Amino acid sequence: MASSNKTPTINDVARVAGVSKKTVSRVINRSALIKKDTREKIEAVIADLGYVPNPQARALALRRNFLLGLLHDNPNAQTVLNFQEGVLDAIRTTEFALVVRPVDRHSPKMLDDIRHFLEQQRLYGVLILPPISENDELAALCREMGCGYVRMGSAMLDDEEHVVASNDREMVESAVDYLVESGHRKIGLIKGPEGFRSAYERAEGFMGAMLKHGLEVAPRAIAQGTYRFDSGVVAAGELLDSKDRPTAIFCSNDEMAAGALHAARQRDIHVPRDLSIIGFDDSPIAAHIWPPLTTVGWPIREMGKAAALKLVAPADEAAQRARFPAQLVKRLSVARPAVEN
Amino acid sequence: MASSNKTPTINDVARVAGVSKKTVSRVINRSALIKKDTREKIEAVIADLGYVPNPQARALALRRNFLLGLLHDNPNAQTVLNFQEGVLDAIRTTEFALVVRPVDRHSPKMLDDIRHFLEQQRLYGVLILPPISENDELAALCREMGCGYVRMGSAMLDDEEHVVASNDREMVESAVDYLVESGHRKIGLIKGPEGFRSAYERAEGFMGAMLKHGLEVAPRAIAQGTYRFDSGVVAAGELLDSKDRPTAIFCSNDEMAAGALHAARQRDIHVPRDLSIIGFDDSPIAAHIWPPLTTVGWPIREMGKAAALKLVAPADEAAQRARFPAQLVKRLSVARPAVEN
DNA sequence: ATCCCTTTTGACACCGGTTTCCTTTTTCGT
DNA sequence: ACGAAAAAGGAAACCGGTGTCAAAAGGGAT
Repeated sequence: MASSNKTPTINDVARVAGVSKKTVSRVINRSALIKKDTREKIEAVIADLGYVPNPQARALALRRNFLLGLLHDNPNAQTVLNFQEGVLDAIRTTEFALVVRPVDRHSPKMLDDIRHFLEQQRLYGVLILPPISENDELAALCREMGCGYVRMGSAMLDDEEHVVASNDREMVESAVDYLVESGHRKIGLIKGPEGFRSAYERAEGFMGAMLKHGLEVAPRAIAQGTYRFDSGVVAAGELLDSKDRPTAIFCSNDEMAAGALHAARQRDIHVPRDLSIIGFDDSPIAAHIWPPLTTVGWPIREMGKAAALKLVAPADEAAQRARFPAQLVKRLSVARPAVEN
Repeated sequence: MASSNKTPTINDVARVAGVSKKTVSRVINRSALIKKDTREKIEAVIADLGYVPNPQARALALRRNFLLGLLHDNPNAQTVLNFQEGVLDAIRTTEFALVVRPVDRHSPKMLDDIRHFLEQQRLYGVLILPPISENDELAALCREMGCGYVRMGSAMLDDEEHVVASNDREMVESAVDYLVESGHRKIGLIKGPEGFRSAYERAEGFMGAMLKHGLEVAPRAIAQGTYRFDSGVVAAGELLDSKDRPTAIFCSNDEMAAGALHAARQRDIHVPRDLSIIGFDDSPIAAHIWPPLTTVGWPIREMGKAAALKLVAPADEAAQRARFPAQLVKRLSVARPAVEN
């Protein structure tokens, strides 16, 4: 017959049910203006035919689509993937889908590329992961193009409806508190790269905490890193080779902390006996190196879910949250320092 | 005016250019049947108005869309992300977009979920990552639904047009060759989980290579793992605590190799002096632990690109490739064993 | 200049939904 | 039982593209 081996359309449903397509449309969209009998009859036909509305046709008629975009340029694969999982938690039972788009932060054409992408795909909204989430021009572009957006970040970069943020600064403070409680006084810092908001927040948090405890931070107790493993090796090397070396190092992410561990090992400095290390991110590597790293973890999956809900169901209670406290994850890379100081 | 602040449509272009929309459509689709003058005039108008075709409308009219799906349930985030990058390499300049869909391999409803996803989104094709790429029912589902698909795997699971595969078996052989060349005779194996094709291939490759070299594999030289870090710790523990312990261990992935390193450290067995370890995957952790792991890496990004091209540009030369040789990455976790054996 | 063939262009229906607006049916008060 | 208001359902247009097919324009050959 006409509708035998093709996927059924709304017309097929209408014909079989003996109603107009508009009535079927009402059923699909849960319109209240429909008699219970009619609704049930049509629902039966829908189930029978295995009808699923065509999202492209819906998108065209509604002048909006059901695609969320994920923009990222992330050094940390696990973060991206966890976030994706969170987004899917939010949209799995809806008709939305998630489109991913890795971007090149270093390309001068980045904004043009993204503009073209948004124009072409006409996304319902985009989710932006750090570090490019910190780019205000990008947010402005989204607004200009009428594209919804939510930025993930380590600070409140924007209005609550456009942000899911951790509280990096406070969390670094509590990490430093923990080191101080453990008896450390000479604490070094490996900073993240210039221009990264998270790096800034973490460094500020560190300085603030040290000040709070009345501890001095010598310039030679601060080293610059790039968030990459190798930079951690180098930066920790500087710290460890300086005279009056620190008994603990706070690293602005786990990769660099792993690098610091590496540098310590090269120098036969035992962690945690002779040196305590704290990382940030609670990435998988933190648990898989020896000693397992004490670090600060954020609820990325939850943040992904909330971010998606902010776009697709802003009224939902879970969509109201903009702040997501991180947590200190205590493992084995911190110990009380030798008594000599 | 009519078209002032809304995004322009094909009608706007047609009106401004003074031609019919069909003619504009021809220009967009690079039809040859069009006079050069007309084409240039229309292209100018398109550029002037900043017109971009609406992909939803195109999808509706063409009865196909421009969405590729990525199905995965992957323990290894970096693999997924690298593959995504590869896919984007292939589609970045096209109108295609990539939709991701993490799935739950352990759910009994997995196939139904995927069916619903495919029905709902009507994807042009899907890319399937291991381990679920090994599920033949899933491939059958794709065929049944007329959805293109390409499976990534560690063996030729399907026809060339539906697969991008590494040659795990051969690569494990060459890893074993390398250990034997380095003087090892007692080599242990940590297997991946039952039911994973890659685990099977790697184990087979191992046994084949040992046979080739005339080396015996005692049952107690084989331990079962799950591809997870913890299982590596346990499995390596068994191997190392057995009498007549191996001087080298081949681990079926890097996570377990990191676990094995862990187990060695707990027992004060020095790697690589007293024990050599080889992993598989060349995941980031391999380079970030100490000692850096000798491992087998596969060109995942290239595979992602080829997989995408198989769907969107099957005639492209790069889309013809189905086999992607992996490579032994020599780092520091393998050494000549102490002479005693 | 005419005719025929090829190239270029346009009119109109259609893809599968939604919206607007109008008609029919039902419900209910009196 | 009657009329009015409310509820339910339908016809036709529309969203922004593409396919079909016929018409118009161009180009030689006669």
